[in-house]
Amino acid sequence: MVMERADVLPLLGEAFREHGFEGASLSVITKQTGLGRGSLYHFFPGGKAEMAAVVLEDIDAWFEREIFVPLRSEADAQAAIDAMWAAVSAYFQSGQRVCLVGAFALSDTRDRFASAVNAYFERWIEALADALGRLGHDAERADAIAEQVVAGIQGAITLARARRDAGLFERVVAGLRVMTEK
Amino acid sequence: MVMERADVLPLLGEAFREHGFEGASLSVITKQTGLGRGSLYHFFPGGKAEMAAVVLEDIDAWFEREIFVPLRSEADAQAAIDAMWAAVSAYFQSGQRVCLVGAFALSDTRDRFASAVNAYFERWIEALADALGRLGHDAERADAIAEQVVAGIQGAITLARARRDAGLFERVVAGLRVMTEK
DNA sequence: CTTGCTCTGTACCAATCGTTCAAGTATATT
DNA sequence: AATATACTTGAACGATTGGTACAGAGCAAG
Repeated sequence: MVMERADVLPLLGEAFREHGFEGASLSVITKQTGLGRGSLYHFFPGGKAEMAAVVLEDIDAWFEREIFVPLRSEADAQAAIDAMWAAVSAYFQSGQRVCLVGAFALSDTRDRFASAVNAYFERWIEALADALGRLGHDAERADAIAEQVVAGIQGAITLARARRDAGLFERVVAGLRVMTEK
Repeated sequence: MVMERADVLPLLGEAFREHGFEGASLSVITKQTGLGRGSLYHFFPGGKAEMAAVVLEDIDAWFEREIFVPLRSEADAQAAIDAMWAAVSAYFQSGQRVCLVGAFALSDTRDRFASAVNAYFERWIEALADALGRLGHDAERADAIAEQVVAGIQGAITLARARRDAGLFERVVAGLRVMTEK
């Protein structure tokens, strides 16, 4: 079986999610990906920093394609928002799976990937505000709700992990969801 | 000047906040505290793990004394809630300062300090729900709001740090605050 | 079979990791 | 002043870190 760079990204992502950038040592990464050091440095000559950067790009591209684009351009804004909620619950596995971007934001790893981290949240908020605007909210209110909601999702992940309580995630998300209904 | 163990805790806390548990190496800690390795191991024979545990206890005690107790027992529930919001903005410096407990929750450091991490959020939510109950909300609604609010605070910190935007923190917190007013 | 290329395991590097400790200086008690 | 205790220092330990070098495995094309 031929291993491509793209195949490793999800495994790399999980390693960084579980251990953070510092905590994900190369021996952890080799174990989690099943690839030796030689293969890893063949695919990512830039080392750990490149691995994390490419993983961030990959995550960003997924959200852009699956969530942000529909939020911005789907004719039925409410349908796009509903799809967002479904994708969020599935992607973060009811808060049992960490948001890598959010986790990076809280450590000093943020400084290494500042622009990627900022852009991810900036575009999420803007795309959601766009959809909320098409739903009938005035621009100012749409921005406020979007910030509130995206922040709430991150907080729900933090709390659900802290308390190991997937139900908590779903309850908080349900509360946020009513803010995005006309 | 005599250095006591209690004097080191705030400095230790900042080191862990900025770098995380893994990232806060002994050389970082010695630099940040001004104490040599010997002194650190004199105060904390258990090493880094004990340092972090004691810092968590210290933070927990501060929240218990300054926020949770008033929320539970202050006669004027609304005044206790108002005081919480003031304390939150000051303590987290409008989101420029990370919540150490939340940051630990997102990495695998959580497993090391699982009970402390869980207890901190559990008691925050319960104390806030108690105050909301005395404000007139029924128990179920009070629990829901408390979860929403505590999650929202954590999310506001994440987003404010990700986007380096203190205003974002204050806007999100203002939105949460209206949920805690009668 | 030969050539050329991508991929991989092993050994190795200097640097840093958390921890220990003997020796030292302060401070308190008598 | 003498003694005991509290604190500090900095060197050194073995283990592990991220990263490099490189020879060979696997495979396709000629």
